Amino acid sequence: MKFQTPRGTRDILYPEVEYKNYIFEKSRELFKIYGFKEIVTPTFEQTEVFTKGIGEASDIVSKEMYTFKDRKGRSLTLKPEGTAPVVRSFIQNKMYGKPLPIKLFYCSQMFRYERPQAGRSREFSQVGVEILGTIDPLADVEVISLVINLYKELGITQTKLFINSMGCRNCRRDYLKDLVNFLKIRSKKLCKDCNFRIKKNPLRVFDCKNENCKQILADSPTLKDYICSECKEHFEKVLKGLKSLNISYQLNDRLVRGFDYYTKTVFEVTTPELGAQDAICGGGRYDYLIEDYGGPPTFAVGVAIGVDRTANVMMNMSIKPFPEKNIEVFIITINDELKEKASILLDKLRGNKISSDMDYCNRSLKGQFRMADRLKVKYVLILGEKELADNKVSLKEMETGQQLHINYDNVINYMKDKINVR
RNA sequence: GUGAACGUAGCUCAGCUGGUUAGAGCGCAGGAUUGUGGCUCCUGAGAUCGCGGGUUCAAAUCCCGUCGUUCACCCCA
Repeated sequence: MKFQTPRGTRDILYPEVEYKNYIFEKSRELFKIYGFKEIVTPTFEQTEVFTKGIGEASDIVSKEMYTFKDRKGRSLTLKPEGTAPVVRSFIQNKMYGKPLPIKLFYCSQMFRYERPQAGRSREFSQVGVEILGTIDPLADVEVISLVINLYKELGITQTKLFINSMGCRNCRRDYLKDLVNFLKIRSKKLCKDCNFRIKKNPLRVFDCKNENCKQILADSPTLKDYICSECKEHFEKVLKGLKSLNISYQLNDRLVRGFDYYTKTVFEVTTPELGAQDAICGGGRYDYLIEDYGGPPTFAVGVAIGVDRTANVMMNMSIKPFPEKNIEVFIITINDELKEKASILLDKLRGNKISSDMDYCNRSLKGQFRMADRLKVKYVLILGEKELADNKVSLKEMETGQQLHINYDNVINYMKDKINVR
């Protein structure tokens, strides 16, 4: 019987895991500088936490969730995104009673039952931030500048920021009415998918890749023209704020994000380093979500950053995360009887924070040296009968090939000096 | 959920239109150097040819199914 990871999941091995850790570390660091506090929400939630906010009609809820029943028959779902759980927690823990805004960040695995593809798997990591309790456009600006700065910090500079305003419920109501009328008149010319979208979620027609549909949609009413004065003013302030921080952006009034909870500002950052799945983060404002979840009316804005995709960008760009750390000392024994002695010495070295290792595969002397070479160690300690008879060990410096005897009792201090000097 | 390509040693691949014991390079282990790595040379280990079924005298090769991978669509990080 051979086991393997379930479809769309994988083992993250060294050195890729180092990229992930690096991104987590840098994100945490930066988020804290911006005044965010970490929150860890459960891996699974009551299914309604997601269905209500993301939208029953959305792709994620309708076909991409890992939903299961527990032994008491409760419907639970592995989290497909981070915002809904944070909102649930905000309300459950009555954070609205604290001085606002509340600034939270998370680093977590997400799960979506999707067809795997480059840059998309069924389990993936996201880091994200949420600012709850303010409608200030500068909060939107902060979130966006935060991700831009994070990418800069990680060495990713070739990014493109797309931004749009989805308006509030008032302006969207009028717009949707006119858009649906526009689409219905042309429904015969539109593709099957688009006709389905008209009923399901008309805004989704703008995602259509069909050239014919694209052409028809070029003349469609745009949300931009329906935006109420309040939303318009808000959006302009966001753009102004971005400009003042020298963040370049591209307006894209076709940008519609996949969660129904978004209002006003929505944005997405893409990179030319990836394939078809080129968005490395996405976010926006969700001013009704908290209220809809039974909390007090609270405005909020947030972003989610794809860690795996970001790691891929770094790898494609040959950006190194942490400097490579090799073992410092490798212990070699002339014969197997000395292995136990080596193990004692090894324990002492490690006790003194000197990273070290030895062979456990009964390799020949030559094999042990090859091993040491492969591990790129600087020093090899050789335990041999000749040396030990005089209470000594041999120390070989691998780069130069130079070898000398040192007192067994002195080994630790000698090695400590050697390594600290470097 | 839709479409396409692919699945042969640890890795990268060869194996033409079915025909004996399935190969190479790299890697791994040992040796040449009876106590010394990186170069070279020699030797060796390692493959139920993804899995199941079918066609055939004969299947890694053809057919069907299945699982998986990859890429794209949908959608999204």
